[in-house]
Amino acid sequence: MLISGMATLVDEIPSDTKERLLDVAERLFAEHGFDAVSLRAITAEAGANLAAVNYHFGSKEALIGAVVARLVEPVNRKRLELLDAIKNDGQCDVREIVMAFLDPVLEASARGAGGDNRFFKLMSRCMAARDERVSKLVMRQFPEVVARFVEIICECCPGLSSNTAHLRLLFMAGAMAHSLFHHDKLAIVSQGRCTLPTFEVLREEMVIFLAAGLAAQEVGEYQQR
Amino acid sequence: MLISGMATLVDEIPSDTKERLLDVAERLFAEHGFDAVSLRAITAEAGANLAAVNYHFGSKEALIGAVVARLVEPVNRKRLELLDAIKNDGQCDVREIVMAFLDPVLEASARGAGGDNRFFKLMSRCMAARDERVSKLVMRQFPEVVARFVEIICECCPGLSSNTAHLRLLFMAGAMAHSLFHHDKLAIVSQGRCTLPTFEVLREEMVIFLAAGLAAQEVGEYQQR
DNA sequence: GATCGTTTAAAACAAACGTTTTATTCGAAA
DNA sequence: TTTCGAATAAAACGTTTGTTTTAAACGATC
Repeated sequence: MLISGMATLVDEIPSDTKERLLDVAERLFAEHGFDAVSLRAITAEAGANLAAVNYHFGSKEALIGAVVARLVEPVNRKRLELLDAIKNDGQCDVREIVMAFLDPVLEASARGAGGDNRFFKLMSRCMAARDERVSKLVMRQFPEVVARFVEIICECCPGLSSNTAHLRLLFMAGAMAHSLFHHDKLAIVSQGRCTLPTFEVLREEMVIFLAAGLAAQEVGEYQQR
Repeated sequence: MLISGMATLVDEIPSDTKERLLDVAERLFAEHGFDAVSLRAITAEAGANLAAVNYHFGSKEALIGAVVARLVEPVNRKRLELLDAIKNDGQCDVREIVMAFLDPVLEASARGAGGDNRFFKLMSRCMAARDERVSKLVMRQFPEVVARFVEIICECCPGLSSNTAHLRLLFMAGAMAHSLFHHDKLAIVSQGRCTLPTFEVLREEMVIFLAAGLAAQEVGEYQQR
């Protein structure tokens, strides 16, 4: 039997079943949510036995953690790389900040099975998960990204306080997550009056909107702190 | 026994138990999600019997629908009222559009048990619900609001296409929902480097950010359609 | 070729869920 | 007082869930 303490060892031994479980779980979790997807559904679709999840990961929650980590880590790494590239340029364009935050997500989603935006879907589901340990787990992967983006936002937008930069980063993340998650529902709420955007259009419109928001001028009390 | 066809009749007969169930369910659903809250938890906290939910509402899903309708309807009505007030003014300030969308939510949340932002929490949970009927149910309450806001956004921002106005409304809703849902998590991801904003600060910062985004200038292909 | 650790397979477990059924209580109308 | 329908109470039902247990198959090492 395998205990959790051996997780680091197991990671070094690739298992086809393990990867298939991760792939299927990632897709099903993003699309239907953690609670809606049973281990039976995952193992059946992955062609594995029901007990395989508990054998390879220890528990359903641990599987969730593995799925999230595998998806978030490369995205956040790429974000920081893009941020470094901006710094080396010397110039400072707000649009580039927005793209540095957004593009790695779009790239990761496109790499998966066809633009289903698993990243933000999984992020949203994590943040709203019934088990707080899941949300804690994902939030532990963001401090560095947050700090770096706040830093560059403050550099790029003179006069902006750190507090306000944090909030605007929150607004930006929310706008992205929500619109990439629910943009297909525009057809219903607009009653067909809105042309459904392609991902390129959605990206371009987002950059324009968010860059303007990030760079907005203000004079408020909160700003002074 | 009570069948669903008698629902309209029952609505006219106020029942303390029924209202208590709605109150408790609204709070618990918003805080923990639909799946995480059992009927046993709701009825226990409401001081009612387990069977009371199925007796008064027919099913758990019907209870969810009742909770959502009771919360969304007055908010959307207030939004349209504020929009009418703007129109009568004759002037057109983007900030007022943002506030017309946001303030009724804050007001409703404040009216409840202390600024827990049930509205956007419940909205988010509905849009991501495992049962599609729940998301369909809530989206059926938004076409009028969407149409009216798109209309006034187009009036207020000359040169903006209907398509882009729809998208910017989506961005705005996402930024609001996300930040009102998760603003308390800023303490963790910022590692204490961010002063947690009060609701008034959050509101003011949101208005500045979103007004700038809504009014942003652009020249894109999507714009021409 | 036997052996041992790793992996898969199949079955069973206990717990929690939404729902239904059956009894009981209560209050107003006849 | 009697009666009848609405409301509450209590118990049970059938499913589904994550997890555990037990058994079998596989694969490299000695």
